Amino acid sequence: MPDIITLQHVAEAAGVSAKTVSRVVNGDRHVSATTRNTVERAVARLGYRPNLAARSLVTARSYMVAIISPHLRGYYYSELHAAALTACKAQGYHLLIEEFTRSGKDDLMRLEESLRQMRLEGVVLTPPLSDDTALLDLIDRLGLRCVRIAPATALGRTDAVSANQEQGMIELAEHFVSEGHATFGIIASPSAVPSEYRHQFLTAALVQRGVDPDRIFIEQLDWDGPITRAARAAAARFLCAAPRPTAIFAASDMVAVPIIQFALEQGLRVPRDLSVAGCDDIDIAEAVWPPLTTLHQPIREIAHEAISLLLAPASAAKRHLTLTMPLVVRASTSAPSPDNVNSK
Amino acid sequence: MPDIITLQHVAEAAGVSAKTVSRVVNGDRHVSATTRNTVERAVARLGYRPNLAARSLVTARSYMVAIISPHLRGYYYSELHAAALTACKAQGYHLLIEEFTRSGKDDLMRLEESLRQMRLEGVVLTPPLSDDTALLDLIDRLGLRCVRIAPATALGRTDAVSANQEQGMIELAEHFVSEGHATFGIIASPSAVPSEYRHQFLTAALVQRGVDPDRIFIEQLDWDGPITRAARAAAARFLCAAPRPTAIFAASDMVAVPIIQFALEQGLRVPRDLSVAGCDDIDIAEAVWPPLTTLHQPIREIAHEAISLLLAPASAAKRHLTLTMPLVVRASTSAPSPDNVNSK
DNA sequence: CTGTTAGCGCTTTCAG
DNA sequence: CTGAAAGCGCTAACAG
Repeated sequence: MPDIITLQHVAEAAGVSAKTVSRVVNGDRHVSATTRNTVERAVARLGYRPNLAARSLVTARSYMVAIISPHLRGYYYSELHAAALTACKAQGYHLLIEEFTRSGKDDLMRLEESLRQMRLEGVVLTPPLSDDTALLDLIDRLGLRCVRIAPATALGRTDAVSANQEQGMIELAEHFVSEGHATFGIIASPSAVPSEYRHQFLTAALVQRGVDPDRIFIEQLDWDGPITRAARAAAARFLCAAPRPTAIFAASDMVAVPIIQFALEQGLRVPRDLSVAGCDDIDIAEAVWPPLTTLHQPIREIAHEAISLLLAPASAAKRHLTLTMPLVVRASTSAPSPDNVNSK
Repeated sequence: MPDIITLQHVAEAAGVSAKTVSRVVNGDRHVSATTRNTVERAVARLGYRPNLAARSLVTARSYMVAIISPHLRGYYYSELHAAALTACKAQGYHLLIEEFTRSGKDDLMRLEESLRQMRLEGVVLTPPLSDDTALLDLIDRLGLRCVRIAPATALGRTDAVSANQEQGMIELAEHFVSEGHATFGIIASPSAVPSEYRHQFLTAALVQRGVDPDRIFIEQLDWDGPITRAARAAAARFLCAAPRPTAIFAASDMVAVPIIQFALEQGLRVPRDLSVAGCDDIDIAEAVWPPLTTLHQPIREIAHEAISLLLAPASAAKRHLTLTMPLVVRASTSAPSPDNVNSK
């Protein structure tokens, strides 16, 4: 038995032509049941597997798509990649995971090289790459299909999938206001995944529910150092504000956790003296103390829908799918204690 | 300009044969400097990129390797995959990430199909798959090169890379003992990543340093539910023990975090009343409160070395690389408070 | 319903 | 140092 079994071998074993074997293997219906049976048995007996390279060469199809992200690590991206991988496999596709950081001029060229070599059939872009115009141009130039996750600009340019940040922020605002909070700290995280508009949505939702805009403090996260330190610094600034916020929205869980830590160190009780809500619902959110109230990102669903859109027949009209972000209330938020409400 | 640029087009543009272009592209040195120059310019001008499928077809090489893991999600695996991806890219290889869970009979067959289709050049196995005999047999049968991460059995069968669990546990034991702890709780996590021997190493190291074996309590983690609940249950059992442990080793950070949470809820001070150490050094370890003392898993280095071993020329003698696990002392461990040391 | 012919883009002989 | 011919394993087009 030869080391590598080709269509030819199967054809000989089954006493038919190579093309017929090809038909059977590819599920072409124009084959008689008996022939199909013979061939299938030969395939099974010989352990034949089609050579993807050969098939790809002649069909000019690769059965590969890529997902391009600025990072490979971190909860958000690794969940996204894992889910995309699963979705691709289910459809018989392979997924290439590409890292793309905009540091030098030739990054784009290297990416182009990689994309063209693989003869990809489509790409998924993750935020904030979804809004990288040069990248979108490249993809257009290569004639690649594209689905963007959480794009903020040029919404009609490609198919897209987003979580509904605005709805999430409204839910959170309702939660805070109904608990009786009146003074807020919001961390705005410009380059955060996946949206820079969260704090605007939240502010708007809060004001719309009667919160005094002067009692909403916004702090920018300093991305130049470790995120833990940046979060603590922002928390420190909130705690100096007058009146002091009784509720903080932290832009992400990775920011919420060190904020809570900092508050606890300062002798504050969480949530009694300070409620803190995060965003993402990462795996650790329910393991920390107190468990985090947070907005759940439907990451797996997002990835799944993105791949479905990518592999489904294109439609002339661009599709944009929006998924809700459920609020998961745990123990890091509650009504403020009376002393705080009255304070100052 | 044709949509797809082939060697032929470049050859015509440069006025040479296709083979010469091939030589230049592949860095063959038997080409005159002038010819090489002409060709390179034509390549650049036309934006030529070799077609991997064609190349793969004729060379029977795919420039692809796979990493096979039981999960796609979770810190340990996603870090491993990300690092492996980076290492592969640096060497001009592509990485296929495969999920393999042993649930049904035909899982192995499906994996075989996937591996054979892709004409892989090698695979990396992650724990506990590194000890799956049937999987190893399949890989042998397919004639695939293989590097295992943290194997526990059949050590001479393939190349391998491990973190030095024993050295790590010794460091931790020294830390605990030198802080003055005398009573310990150890969580044994049989199916945990990446080693079931940790608790044995730690117990041995502790005893060797004079700890009374009767004062080492070992609890099994119940994997049937959410890990948070299992961890809390184990912690509860420790807190009932007499004498009560003043130091707990938690098998992983994901277990350590809810244990600390539970202890805090019970009114214990951490680390004064109870020191807790984890293992892995996941990203959240320094963001929680108190920051976690933990053994750092050199995941990136492990992945990097595994890929290097896989792509380096095979050697007749199997190689096994062992990387140290540095102890990262943070604030979740300290000397026990006097009341606890004396208690019972 | 089935087989033949041709060729995808590249690299490997083996000659010049 | 360079080129011509052959073919990797598969499928598209056309016959039959």
